[in-house]
Amino acid sequence: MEKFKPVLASSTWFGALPPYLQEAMFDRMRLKHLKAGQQLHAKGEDGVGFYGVCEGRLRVVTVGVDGREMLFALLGPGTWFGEISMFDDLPRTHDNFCETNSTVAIIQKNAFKTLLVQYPELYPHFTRLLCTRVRSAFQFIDSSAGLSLKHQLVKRLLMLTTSYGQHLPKNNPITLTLSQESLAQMINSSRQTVNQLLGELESEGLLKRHYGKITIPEPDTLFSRYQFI
Amino acid sequence: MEKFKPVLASSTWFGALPPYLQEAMFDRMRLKHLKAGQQLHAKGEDGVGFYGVCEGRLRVVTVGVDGREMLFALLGPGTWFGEISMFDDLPRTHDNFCETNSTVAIIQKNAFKTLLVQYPELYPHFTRLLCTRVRSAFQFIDSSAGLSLKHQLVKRLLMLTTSYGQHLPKNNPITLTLSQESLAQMINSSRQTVNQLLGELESEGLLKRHYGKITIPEPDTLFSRYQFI
DNA sequence: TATACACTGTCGCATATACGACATTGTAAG
DNA sequence: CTTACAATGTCGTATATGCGACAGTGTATA
Repeated sequence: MEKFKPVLASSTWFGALPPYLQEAMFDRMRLKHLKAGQQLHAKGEDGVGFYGVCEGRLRVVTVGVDGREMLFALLGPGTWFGEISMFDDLPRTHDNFCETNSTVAIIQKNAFKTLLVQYPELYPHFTRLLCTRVRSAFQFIDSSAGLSLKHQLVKRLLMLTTSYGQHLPKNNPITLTLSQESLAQMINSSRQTVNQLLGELESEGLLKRHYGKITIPEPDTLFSRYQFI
Repeated sequence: MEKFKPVLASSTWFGALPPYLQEAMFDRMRLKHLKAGQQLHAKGEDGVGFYGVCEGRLRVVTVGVDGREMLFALLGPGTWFGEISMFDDLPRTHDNFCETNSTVAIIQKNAFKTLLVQYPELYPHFTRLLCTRVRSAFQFIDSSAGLSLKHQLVKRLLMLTTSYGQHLPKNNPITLTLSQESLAQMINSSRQTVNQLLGELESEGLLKRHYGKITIPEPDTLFSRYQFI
């Protein structure tokens, strides 16, 4: 457990908690190890806890009525999630799978509730977390609505650069590890079209395609080129 | 003010507050009258308050990078909104215009913050409200992703029937007052296509088109026909 | 090294949908 | 009643995108 504390605290949200609250939460965590492909929870299930990613990567997925999977988010180390069902006692909103072998820290629902009773000063921190959820959902909506696929793609790439390289110096080259297939699922498009669009962006000199990876030499350039118009 | 209390309390969220907290909030509200077309707030502005709709109708709108307006939500009497910026002190997420002459109740930001200090037991209620925001945003994403336009359209119609006729007996006929143009903006489509799709639904006997209105005789039938597949 | 497999690059066709154009119909105001 | 205007109904055309197909390429494993 001890070795994951720095990772868990690297989250902007968790890092803003005063140390004694961080410790209070650490005290109530258990570790859970998961194999690649294993499901952490399913849409519609009762939520059993609040999670933090220690290592590995999780896929948050929605299955549409037509059976197609849509990739909603990729959760890397330092990401906290699962608080919605803790507060409203309603079922989970998404399916959640491990992309790789992973370790998560979990605070069980009971422990979570007693923690809030014991430390009501946690509330403002959780409203803060919920606000970031709402805002990122809104951003997601903005970027998937009324934009050309190419713009959606660029927006998604930029979202990925910021959520991964959390503490990166500005405008440094960044390499994203994900397949074109995954990217396509994120913007509800097809692999072929994504490949096509990445090709255009590559010939504009804005990125490079590799096997299972994409390199963006200057994120800011990509940003300024496509944020407007 | 007194005459709007029942409307404001008809909200599922507000109605769940214990009476003394409802009164505490009423005590801190001012009324604001707005003309049709007037803007209540703009995306990017600092949030000055938390609002409840007393009468009229407001349009929550996003302007995409291409300049197209997307209609995000229609807020009718009894709807509360604007709490996000109260909790995270970040700018408003959307533009907000009056569709008709309207009256809103407003709790100014300062009053809102002191209210929370005075009554910290409000926090669980606001986390509940924030959770509904997140969930409806997720639902919005689900319904605009990977579905055919026809399915998106039906989903949106069903969302409108539930958010308007809040306390309606189940499966009663309902008439929605909005133009095909507005509907089109909600699903990022064109008026012509929406007209076409509504025509198909009409010939399936699931609804009737009128001038500026749509009548759904049996919402449940529409639901069961299009929720799956 | 050999083999299997996942990912990528690219073609062509089918289809959904945006959009301009124009006629028609409902509604409000003088 | 008349006029203006907003909303609807319906064409045809252009375009974006999904998707099957298949070859090429990188990576892991025996």
